[in-house]
Amino acid sequence: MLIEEVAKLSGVSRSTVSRVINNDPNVKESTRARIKEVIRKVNYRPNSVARGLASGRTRIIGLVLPTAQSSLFTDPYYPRLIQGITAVCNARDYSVMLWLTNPEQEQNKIHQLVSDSLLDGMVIASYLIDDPILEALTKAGLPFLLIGRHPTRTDLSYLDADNFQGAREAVVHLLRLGRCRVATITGPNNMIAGIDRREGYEHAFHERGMSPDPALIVEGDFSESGGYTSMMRLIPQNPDAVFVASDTMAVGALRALRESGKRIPEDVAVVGFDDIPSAAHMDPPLTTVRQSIQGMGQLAAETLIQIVNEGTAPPHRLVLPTELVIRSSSGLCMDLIGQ
Amino acid sequence: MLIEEVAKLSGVSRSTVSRVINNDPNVKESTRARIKEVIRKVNYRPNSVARGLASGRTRIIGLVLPTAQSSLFTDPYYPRLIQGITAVCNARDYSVMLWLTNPEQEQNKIHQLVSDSLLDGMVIASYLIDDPILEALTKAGLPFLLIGRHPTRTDLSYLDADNFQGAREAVVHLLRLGRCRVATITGPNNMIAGIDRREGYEHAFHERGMSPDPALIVEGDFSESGGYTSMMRLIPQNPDAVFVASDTMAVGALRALRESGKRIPEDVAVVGFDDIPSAAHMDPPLTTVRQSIQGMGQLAAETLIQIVNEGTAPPHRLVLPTELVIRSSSGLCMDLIGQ
DNA sequence: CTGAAAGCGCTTACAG
DNA sequence: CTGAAAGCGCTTACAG
Repeated sequence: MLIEEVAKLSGVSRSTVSRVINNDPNVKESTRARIKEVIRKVNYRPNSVARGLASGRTRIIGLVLPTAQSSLFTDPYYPRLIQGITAVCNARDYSVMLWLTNPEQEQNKIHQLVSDSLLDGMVIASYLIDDPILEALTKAGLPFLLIGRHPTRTDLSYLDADNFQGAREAVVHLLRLGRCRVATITGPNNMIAGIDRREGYEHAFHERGMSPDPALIVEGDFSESGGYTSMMRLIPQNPDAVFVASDTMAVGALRALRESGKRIPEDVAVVGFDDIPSAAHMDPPLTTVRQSIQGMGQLAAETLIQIVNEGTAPPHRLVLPTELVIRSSSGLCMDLIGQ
Repeated sequence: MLIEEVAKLSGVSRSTVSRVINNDPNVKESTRARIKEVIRKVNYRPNSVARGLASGRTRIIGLVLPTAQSSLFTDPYYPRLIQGITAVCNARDYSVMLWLTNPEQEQNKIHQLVSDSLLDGMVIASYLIDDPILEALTKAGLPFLLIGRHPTRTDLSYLDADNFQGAREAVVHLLRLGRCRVATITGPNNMIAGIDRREGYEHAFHERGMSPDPALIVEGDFSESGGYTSMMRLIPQNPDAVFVASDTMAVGALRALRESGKRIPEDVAVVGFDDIPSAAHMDPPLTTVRQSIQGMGQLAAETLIQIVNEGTAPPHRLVLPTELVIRSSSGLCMDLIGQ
């Protein structure tokens, strides 16, 4: 079924049908109603490819995730993010194109992607700070939104959780409980979430006029097995607490602690980050910093769609708050729970 | 940069440039080389929307996943499937459009999707047996491939793991070990993987002239918490083994058993399905039926692309083998390990 | 408020 | 082997 046939059935030109489809206000109400009725009756759907070519807008947004991230397969982070983004996009009649990039092909594939005008905009999640894709996107002039602030480029739009404050609160919590060898398993040092959470950790010490022991800081990779390995490296340093920069890594860290015969929280208190669904069911239930990943995904889609449509000048910057959720892995602490 | 300009720079018509882009053999080699050089030099990328409109093929395939599935967020199944599919698609210059459907919008959204000619084909994963999307797709004439065989519709193409044999072997293993109250936590009864694995379970009994106690069969939903709940319902029936239809549910089942003071495998032997990465790290390491989900994703993409391009007549049917991986959750059994 | 016409950037018979 | 021309199915100034 073509727009031409709908026009014929409605007794108008295809221009007018097009106007109705695109909600152009310049159509007489009775005409609009008649055309809408015909469209409904014949179940007409405009060809989105033709619309894309004619209008220059495809109503498709790209979502780029890094395959390199080993956590891609173990962390519920990604499914939730995707869920948030697609929910909003579907509601607004946008489609989501998924790109898992791996470093080798990135150069080539991404350039192509960006310049073949298939996309109206992109969301870039879990990018590395020096990722070449940022350069390519900037050059291409395609609207895009980062999930995770960029540390140096002030011209880019982003959406982020307040990783610094979230981490800081987690570590303040541990220090207040009287832990004095608080270790951390960080995220990757080339991801902003890794850096910001580490700095929040350090800041919590500085506030009390202390400095963390460098031997208590170990880099992780946001994966479960990475959490295990890092915890194993940390145990000889005798930490009495550990702030793990993601719940998925905390799963591995708990496993390492159990295997080493450590009691949690008596010997080592543990705090994670994310509040993934299983956090409440871990053994023991995990104290963690909650962020709404699905909410981030939704807001990312809304913001990008707004940028695409209204062309509001970048940069856009949004930082979402986090919340410390206290469970038993950090030790009982009634007065804090009561807060 | 337009094809017209490339043509001018190459001293040919845009028809010839188009032929080179599309690998049409009817171009003189020297001409082809010259044009390719120009394309490279000016970094020309054809507009994929225009190509889509002109050729009738968009090189986009859709991947539909059910949001309804509560396991969507807890099961590494989906990321791996996506990874397999996108890897092949990227390599072949196809893009992947992701659709998380939820039942309400499905009717509307999917019809639109299917009929707006944005897609060359679709992969439908984790569908429900009576899913209305199947009807819509069939009517629309869009090529599609199911992940998971359909029990009654013999006209549809699918790719599946050998769920029946995998489950059968798992249960035979438990029965051979001398377990006599072997329970099962099944998948949803409206998903073919749930049904086939349950039938494999039952068949293992029938082979030995036995029948399973109906009280030992509990339906699960492929989620971690579903595994927990189902195991809690099973424990009063005093099973001495349980075949859990997915590793993710097995995580919940193990938790339930631990909380109930059951020793694994002494009191209750456990076998899962999937062999997700964490299976080897569970406490105790999980005996499970391995399937290559990523491999399924790859083969799905390859098969669909082949169908789209070569128009080979459906139905296409592919069943991939599974492999029993014996670890300690089912009890030590040297002679079987040696097999 | 509406229509005729041009145009979006390609592909592909058709003719030579 | 190559080019001129028609066409893919829409949108959108432009004119009225």
